[in-house]
Amino acid sequence: MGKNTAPRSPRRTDSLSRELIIRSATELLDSGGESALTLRALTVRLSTGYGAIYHHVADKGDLLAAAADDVITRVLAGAALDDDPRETLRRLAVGLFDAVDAHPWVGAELSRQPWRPALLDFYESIARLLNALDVPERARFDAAGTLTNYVLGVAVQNAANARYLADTETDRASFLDNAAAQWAQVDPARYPFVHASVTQLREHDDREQFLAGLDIFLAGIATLT
Amino acid sequence: MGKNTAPRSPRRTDSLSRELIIRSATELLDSGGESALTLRALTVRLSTGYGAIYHHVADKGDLLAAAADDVITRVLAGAALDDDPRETLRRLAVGLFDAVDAHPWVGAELSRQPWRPALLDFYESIARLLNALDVPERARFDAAGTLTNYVLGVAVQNAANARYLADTETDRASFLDNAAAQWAQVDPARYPFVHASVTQLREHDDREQFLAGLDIFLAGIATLT
DNA sequence: ACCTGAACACCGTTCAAGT
DNA sequence: ACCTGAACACCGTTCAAGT
Repeated sequence: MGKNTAPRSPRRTDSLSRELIIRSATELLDSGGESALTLRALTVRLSTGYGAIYHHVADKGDLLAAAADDVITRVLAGAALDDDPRETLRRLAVGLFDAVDAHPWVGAELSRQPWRPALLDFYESIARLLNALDVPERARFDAAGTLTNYVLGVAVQNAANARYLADTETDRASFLDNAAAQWAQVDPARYPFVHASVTQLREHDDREQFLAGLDIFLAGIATLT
Repeated sequence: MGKNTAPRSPRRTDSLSRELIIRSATELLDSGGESALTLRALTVRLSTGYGAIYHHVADKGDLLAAAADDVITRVLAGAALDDDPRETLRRLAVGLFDAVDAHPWVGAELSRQPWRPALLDFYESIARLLNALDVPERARFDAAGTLTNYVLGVAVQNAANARYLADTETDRASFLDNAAAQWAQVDPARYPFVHASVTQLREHDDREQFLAGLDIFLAGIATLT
């Protein structure tokens, strides 16, 4: 009964919980991508059995969704505010973009289930900022929906690129060189515009193009008054 | 040696080919969704062995990509033209949207590999139409990229919804009712805009909102001149 | 060259049995 | 109530062997 008579084993002594499982899953996903999250790997990491995990979590889909919710909630809670609603909106959008870029598996999960409760805050913020930008009420639903769709859609696609790059272990520069080389090879007579875009393709920055697109949408929304 | 002495067996007599395999895969995907495409199911349908398939196709990813390319190529080839570039652009965009809606697995594949050669024609058309709309050359790359991202992004997300609805066997109406009920339950003080959007959420049409977003984008583009 | 299909190395999930 | 881990029903992929 005396405390510390035996040396503490390095093994985790606190009991299993849903939170702990989700945190471990997130760590596996962040370090090794989607394929790193297997139930087997989880049991090893948590030194437990399959049933213990299934006791706290419905199935693998539940686990992935909960992990993605966590990431999204965290990034939205930390989004910086600004006096200028336009600037706040840009920061919010780029915050989500960066988070999905840093955790590409979140992008895959978002494309599996585009509407998660964690995104309610995002939609609410967008709508509020559009209101501050004097978007008339009649147009707000479509404008907020479109903006949300744009941000999520591009973030998800960008994450797909990030996953692809991580999988093939090629860096972004050579990937773009490769793509540009392919674009350069197409028939200039049939694809004049593709051909003309080769240089920009090689030099462009996805994040900046994302922001450029956001500005186009905001300019379009400004005409809705 | 006489012809037709024995009755033709119902079994396929022509030899296996990559095209035939891809066509069969597409049929499996269209009728049963992504989970219906297994190598096992393919061998049964083609009454052949695993090795025969792997002789014509690198792996399952290759197969999925080729099947998706086929669908995209087909829809782009059949896209209707119009004298008005704005109208042509809308038809092109909605054509891709509808195709991905009809074949949701194409959406999943697009979100796995956002840039496929089959989309070169799409990008080229977009860029040409933006040129016809007097978008200055300097802005064209970002504008065409953003538009492509928007169309693909929303189509992919919409396909995710379609897959979700198909999986859970709930219809769209009750799905939206359910979502609207959830939105209605959120704290109106904390989420005033979400709360105010409940009715529109229940009544909105994804395809029309997609087009509304497209028009917002086009209005934004017009300010770039 | 093209095909066969048993075998392999994985998955996610279940469940009788333990504490 | 919570956990264990062998067992099950699947996957995609390989490969020695056939024609």
